[in-house]
Amino acid sequence: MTAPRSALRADARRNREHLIATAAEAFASGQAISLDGIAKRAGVGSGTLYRHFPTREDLVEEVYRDQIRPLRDDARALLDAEQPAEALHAWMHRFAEWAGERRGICEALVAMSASGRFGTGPVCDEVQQVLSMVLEAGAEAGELRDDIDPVDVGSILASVLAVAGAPEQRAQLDRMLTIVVDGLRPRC
Amino acid sequence: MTAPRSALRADARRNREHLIATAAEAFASGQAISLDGIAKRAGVGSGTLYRHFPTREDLVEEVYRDQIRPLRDDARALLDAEQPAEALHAWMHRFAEWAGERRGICEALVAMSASGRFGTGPVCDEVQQVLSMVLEAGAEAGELRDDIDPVDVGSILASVLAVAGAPEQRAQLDRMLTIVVDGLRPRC
DNA sequence: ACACTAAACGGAGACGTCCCCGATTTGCTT
DNA sequence: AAGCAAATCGGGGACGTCTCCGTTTAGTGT
Repeated sequence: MTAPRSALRADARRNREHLIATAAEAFASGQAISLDGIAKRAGVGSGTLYRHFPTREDLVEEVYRDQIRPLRDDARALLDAEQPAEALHAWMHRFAEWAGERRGICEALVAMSASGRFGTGPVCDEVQQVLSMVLEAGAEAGELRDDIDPVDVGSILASVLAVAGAPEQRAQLDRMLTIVVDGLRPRC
Repeated sequence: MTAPRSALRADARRNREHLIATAAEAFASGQAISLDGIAKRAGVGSGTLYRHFPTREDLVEEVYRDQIRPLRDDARALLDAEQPAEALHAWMHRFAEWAGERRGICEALVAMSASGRFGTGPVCDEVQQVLSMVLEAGAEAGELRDDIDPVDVGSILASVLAVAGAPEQRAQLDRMLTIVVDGLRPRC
């Protein structure tokens, strides 16, 4: 009955998932690791890796696809507990912390922004949706402008993190995020 | 009498300057060019290049050391002609244009910010000084906050340019810079 | 069960970046 | 003019990215 089979052959799917798992482990270890190294660890050729994930960002996004889910719940909780602008600020900090523990994610977001692909890919997309939600709440409350593109905010967030994402730059990052959030408020 | 020797041997100085000139030419051509390629073009070994400029940023900063001077005059002119906040916004656009024509400068500024060296090196330093001047004028006029660290603003500027510095992203960059400048105004 | 085809694999290799080292050259100093 | 320390030369090598193409394999029809 020609089942509704997946577009991927079984071995391809297996390799793909094994690559993601291996990459997740490698990234989590904190060590810098080459893509070829990940392929080797996963026991596949580098050609296989690049066929599944043409760019480094594609792989990174897949690795963190599941891990980012909780951040959306965080956003909802923050919106319930605080004023929207403050919730946005707090969520950005959460995201900074989340990203700080995950090698490569900021660089990937920056690369996607720079090539106009922000919002493509699981992580980007989630971030964009969260920002949309919070910005909208802020606009309704009159605390944030209503003419802001979430993509712009996401791009700024990613770029600022790329520059000051290290734990020892927390204070600087805090000041920079304050500037950004204040810039989203309506002019008086 | 152990003469007041220059720190550099004459041939070393010559090579250094020749490398800068060659790099300036190569960068100006718009082509992507490898550091090894620059060394080859300059007719020196790559070892010589790396001895003079341990990192790519060191070379980039030297190449643009003279070219950035006019931007300071621009800042003064803008301050004379407009309100400080508007002058800041306009100057950032000038800088974006300036940087857009010069390969590698944004990446270098980002790298220096990320490693806490913003303000080191000729270009960084000039940017920081200009920002100081404009921020101070804005604070006096009451148009900008008086508690802003120029390094933070420079870092944001560099990071935003790294993400949206391409000519075809002008519109997005414009929106992002507006957010940043607005974030520097006092809360009402 | 078997053969066939398209999909997927794998790893060698081209290319670029950057570092390093030992032999050689340069140009001060006397 | 000779000695000597500083600096150069230039290529080899380690590492990373990414592509190409001959070979293998899964899944289909018979």
